[in-house]
Amino acid sequence: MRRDQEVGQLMDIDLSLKIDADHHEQEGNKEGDDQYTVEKDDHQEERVSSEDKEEAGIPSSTQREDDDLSADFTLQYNNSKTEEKEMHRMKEENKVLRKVVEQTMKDYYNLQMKFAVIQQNTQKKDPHRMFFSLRNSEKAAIQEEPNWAPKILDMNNNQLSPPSASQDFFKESELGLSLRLIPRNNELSGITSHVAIPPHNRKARVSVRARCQTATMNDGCQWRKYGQKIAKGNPCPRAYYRCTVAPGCPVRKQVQRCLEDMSILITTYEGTHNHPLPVGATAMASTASAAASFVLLDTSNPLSDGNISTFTQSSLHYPTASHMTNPSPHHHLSNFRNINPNDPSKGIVLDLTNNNISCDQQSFSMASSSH
DNA sequence: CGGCTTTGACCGGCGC
DNA sequence: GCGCCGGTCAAAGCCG
Repeated sequence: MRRDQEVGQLMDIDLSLKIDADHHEQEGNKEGDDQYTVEKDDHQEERVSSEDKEEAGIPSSTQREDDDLSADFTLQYNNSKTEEKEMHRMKEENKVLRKVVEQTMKDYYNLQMKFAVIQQNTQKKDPHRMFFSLRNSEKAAIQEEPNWAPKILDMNNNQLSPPSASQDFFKESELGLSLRLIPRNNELSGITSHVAIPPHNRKARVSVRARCQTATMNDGCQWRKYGQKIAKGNPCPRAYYRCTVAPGCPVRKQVQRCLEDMSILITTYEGTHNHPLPVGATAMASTASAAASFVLLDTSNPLSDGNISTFTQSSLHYPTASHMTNPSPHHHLSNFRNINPNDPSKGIVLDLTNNNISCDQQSFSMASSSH
């Protein structure tokens, strides 16, 4: 029992050290190993002392006492063996836990890095766009980190190479939910999301691309079709829907097949619901809101309203709701105004297949919408 | 009969 | 000013 407590303490120490700093890990291991060795030495010492007794010719009281003593020593020896095994098992468990924590830390740092890269790249390309950005404190931390510059360059070359996490970053996360870069040509296997966060008095807009055989995605809301047009540049007709869940709800959506891939359905949502979302839509919305919750609006941007709730409620509700009931796991979100939704070469890919969220390096881009 | 889809007409923004 | 284009309206038809 006491030994179990000691082991528990060791594991706690190891984990906390791992979180605080990597270079403490070896010390923690060393400490654990030392403890392990000491205990083994104690057992050996015990055995040696009993053998010494026999070699020293200490007279045994009776044969039965010898048998009892022998059995006692055997029991103690077996107990120590069991404890050694238990110790070993816990050490292995500790290693696994350390790996999980390490992976989490790597993912966190990579996310920070990626969004810093995204912000820098997109601001250079189009100064009129707003982009997701890290909080000011996080940006400051990134700017203070000298290794950020080369990371950004590597990102531009599609070669993410932070000091220690780059390769693991591309692997599937053991935690199930991870962000990883995927090649552009795989983009259609995921969700591309461009979320428009309009300034005041403008409607939020977001579009979703999804592999879908049906005419429209089932996104948990009720829609009424009020028009259809053939837009220039795409022979596929564009359908216009209005939300009918509640009277007077201003939300509308446009549905159109992607020109490059007819199996992809592009759904663009606009406006904010004036009613609670249906159960299915709400549950799914929370999933994607969580996926995007690590980004915040840059309040220093004059085009931003600085209100995170605008982002989560008016923008992500709709694409996420669609994930709930759509049989296809592949969705794309793209900004409708500033980015051609038919262009699959742009945008973040959130791949919800296999419980992973993946994104390509093109970023969540938030553009001011003219509506 | 109510709700929904279809479809041609209409309107406003934008570029030339 | 004119034409193009995207978006919306509304009448007609369909369907359960």
